[in-house]
Amino acid sequence: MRRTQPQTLPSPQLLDELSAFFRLLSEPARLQLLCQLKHGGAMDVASLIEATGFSQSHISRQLGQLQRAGLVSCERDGVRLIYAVADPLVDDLCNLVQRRLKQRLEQQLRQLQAV
Amino acid sequence: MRRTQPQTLPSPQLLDELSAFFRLLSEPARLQLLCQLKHGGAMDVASLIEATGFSQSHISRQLGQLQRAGLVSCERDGVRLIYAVADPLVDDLCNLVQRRLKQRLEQQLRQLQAV
DNA sequence: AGGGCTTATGCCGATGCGCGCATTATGCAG
DNA sequence: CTGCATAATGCGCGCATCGGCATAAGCCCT
Repeated sequence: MRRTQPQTLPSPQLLDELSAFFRLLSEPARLQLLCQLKHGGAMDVASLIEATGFSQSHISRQLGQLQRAGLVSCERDGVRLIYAVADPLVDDLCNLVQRRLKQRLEQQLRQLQAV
Repeated sequence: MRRTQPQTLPSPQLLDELSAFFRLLSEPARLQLLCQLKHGGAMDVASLIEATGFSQSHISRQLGQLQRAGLVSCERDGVRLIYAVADPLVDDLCNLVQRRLKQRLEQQLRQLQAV
């Protein structure tokens, strides 16, 4: 019947790693890049520049962060780098959060109508 | 056979809301507060101060942010405010990410041993 | 090797935010 | 009404990071 069983507190180190991961997703630019990659499959940097309007250096940096975290992978095609989403987890997380945002708005709407 | 079906890109507004949500979890202090609340059930601010070592003002601010996002709820007990986790989503997200971090480390370990 | 690509990196200003101190606001007891 | 406790807020410092510009580094072609 216990809805939230007692559990040990996460170690400070785990806390840092979790928050570092969420921080990666806390930047609209990075999230946008991930969504573009999911939408377009595998894309090179030029396409990402055109799709997002960001500068080349900015995109390079953000992709670097995402790659170090293993969220995107890249392979060479001659001089170009082709990036792609490497982990479906981000999409799952976004869907969960989006569903939650929607539910929350619907609830607020009902409360307004209940007046 | 399509592993990632084509989908419409999220609007800039949704992108901002998603990233804002993840930003809430991108701070170790907030994550720690959420974990403490999950661990202790419902706690007042004094207990949180003792458990985390943060200043009263800091905790008040962080709880305010979490409450505005609907992640924690609070009720009065006389002059004290008792906070509690209001949404199991955060715990789910953390578990997903934690599992992923673990898998990633195991994979890196295997790659080292394969040498 | 040299020139023309594409990507990564040093630098820097602007911005945001964590976080404590001091103060104010809010509820309770006398 | 006056203290007394607790929680919220104004203020300020410090630090991290975003994001563009300029430059360096890496790859391909002749």
